[in-house]
Amino acid sequence: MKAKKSGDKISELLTRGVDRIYPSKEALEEVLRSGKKLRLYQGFDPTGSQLHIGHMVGLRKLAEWQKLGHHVIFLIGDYTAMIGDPSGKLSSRKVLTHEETLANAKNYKEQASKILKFNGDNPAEMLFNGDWLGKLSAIEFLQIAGNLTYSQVIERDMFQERLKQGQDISTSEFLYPVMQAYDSVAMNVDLEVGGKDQMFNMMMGRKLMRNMLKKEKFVMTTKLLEDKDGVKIGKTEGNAIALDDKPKDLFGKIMAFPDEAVVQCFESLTLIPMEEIPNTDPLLNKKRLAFEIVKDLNDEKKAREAQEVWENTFQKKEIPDEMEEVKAKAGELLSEVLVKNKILSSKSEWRRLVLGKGAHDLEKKSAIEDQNIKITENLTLKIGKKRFVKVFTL
RNA sequence: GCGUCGAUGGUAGAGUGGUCAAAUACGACACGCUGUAAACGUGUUGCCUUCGGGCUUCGGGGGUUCGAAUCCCUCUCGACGCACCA
Repeated sequence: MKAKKSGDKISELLTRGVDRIYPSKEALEEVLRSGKKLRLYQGFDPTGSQLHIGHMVGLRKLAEWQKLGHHVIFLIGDYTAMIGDPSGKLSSRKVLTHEETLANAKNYKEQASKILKFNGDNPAEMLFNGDWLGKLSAIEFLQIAGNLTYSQVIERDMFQERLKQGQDISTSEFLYPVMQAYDSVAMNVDLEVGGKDQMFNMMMGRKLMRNMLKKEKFVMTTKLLEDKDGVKIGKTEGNAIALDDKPKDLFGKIMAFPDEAVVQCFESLTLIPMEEIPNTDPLLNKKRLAFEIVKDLNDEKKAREAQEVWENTFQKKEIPDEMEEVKAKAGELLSEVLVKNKILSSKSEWRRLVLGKGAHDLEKKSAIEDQNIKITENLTLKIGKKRFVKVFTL
């Protein structure tokens, strides 16, 4: 599965960041070598309002297809997101209303456009699956579902897992793959791109297309960004890496990636040629990665600035120029001011930080010992290892 | 409809009248070490506090008790079994 010669765009398209291709890489390659232009898509369920680094993998791949002249559809799953893909193991996802999913998707195009072009020569097309799923009658839906069998759907790992554990599967979850599968039919695509974890749903689309349209849909799965334990990167609770994060935050968050993931990130998230992907000094490599990603999502200047801020703050331990600022009256309790300004969520959190020497007065260059310290003059604080706050007295 | 079991903190999962703000694990946060990250070690992990303690939590409501996550009633939701229907 190594790229043949550099410069062969088709080989790169078929291998870089790619997990598998169905029915086979060779079959797809043959079609592409014939010069045929394909109609393809990837679906994004707007369960949240921001696209994150995981979405970027797919966007990169779509952009690559686009560059080679294929017609790319950026599909918003405004309807499918209401049910939720039952990919989370146990609990069913919270059900969203259509208003919520549309609101979530509001800025998707803008965020995606950092990677995928919606204007110019061969613009990507944005579609909403509510446009067809919303028009289906119950009978029509069941007729569609009739093209797939119970055993085909229930075969899914996750369903099997749940059954084994005596967990339940709601009928809506059970039918989710049918909805997603129908997207392929409604758009009459030639190929679908998606994360490896979407393989099952995409294969359902393949089966449905074969049955309803007598057409073979190709499926391309992309590798996931995982650490060595198989935990998805950049998706920790409340800490997801959004594509529209501020450059220096983005830089910092990437620097917090596990070292082992860096090569994979280069492959899946950047345009650096495969043979140039560095694999020597982990720190330098990761900085390069962070730089590239920030650059591509913003611009080179911002990337350089972000890198500088990061180096100064975390390597040279300098006090950053820019930091959060709060105003307070002299005599106020510092803890109260921080909670009031939502720097901290509670005074207990402050107490813990002080007890654990996690709060520093940068003017005095010492940890704060007294949790009940009152504000008497301007203060510069370091809270934890990455939060800096300036307190001004009025 | 009947019956049985179940619902505990971010998650998983102990606890079955006081010693329970609730074991343990994971996660999260902080500190130390350090090249970012990790690994490793330590500490913290409901809220408030004059640091004595106080207050609110174990699906919802009500009750028994000096005292309830723990017992009783009821409601909601779920699993399983039976019945009904076919």
